[in-house]
Amino acid sequence: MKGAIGVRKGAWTEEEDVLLKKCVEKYGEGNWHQVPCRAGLNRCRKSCRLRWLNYLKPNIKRGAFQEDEVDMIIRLHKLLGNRWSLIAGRLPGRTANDVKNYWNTHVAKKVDHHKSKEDNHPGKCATKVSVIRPRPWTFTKSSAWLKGKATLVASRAPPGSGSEGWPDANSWPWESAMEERQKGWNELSFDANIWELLGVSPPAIT
DNA sequence: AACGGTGTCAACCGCACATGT
DNA sequence: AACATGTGCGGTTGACACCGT
Repeated sequence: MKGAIGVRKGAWTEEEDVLLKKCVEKYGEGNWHQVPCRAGLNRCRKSCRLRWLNYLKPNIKRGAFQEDEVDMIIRLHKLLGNRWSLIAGRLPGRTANDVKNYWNTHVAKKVDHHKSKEDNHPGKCATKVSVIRPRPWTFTKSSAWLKGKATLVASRAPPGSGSEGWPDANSWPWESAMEERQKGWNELSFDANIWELLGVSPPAIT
């Protein structure tokens, strides 16, 4: 399978996996535009990055989702909408692609089914869930917590893999984030359990 | 056994955003 | 401030596996 400019597409071979893995182990993650050259792969940088993140990265958990994971996905989706990378970040070993696929193939159907049931009985349980579409964890340079050495974009996957590399809830910049996003948050309504789920206290919204 | 329909998952594409010059 | 470049995300698609007829 070759593209117009000779870049290989389609399924990855074992040799390609080995080359990519060696390259990332040697040079580390990042600089994806250099990876194809360094690894000697005839792939575009996007393809390399995706392959690493979704398949080759250590600690990737494969196989069926556990019940608690599904529950977490549903809750977080309710809060965050289709922010798969954020959702995946709270599920150790799961990738955004995994979560997205799982949602589309399993959960979405159940939710649709449930929703259509509710639609037949509008009124008492018709709690409006506005899907959050702000870019929730993107902070400006002026953010207070960024005055330190924090990563600019907290929505990015943390170093390491999965959420095990995340700072604990107490060290998370929720406060500043909330400050910046309060306007958006104020318009939200969602299950209060989400804060418990995330392991933090809800922001004091004024 | 052969065929068609459906489900699942890996991968690609386009876009938006961050950063550097 | 404007532009160029790099990066990551979400949506979508295609290939393959599985299942029922």
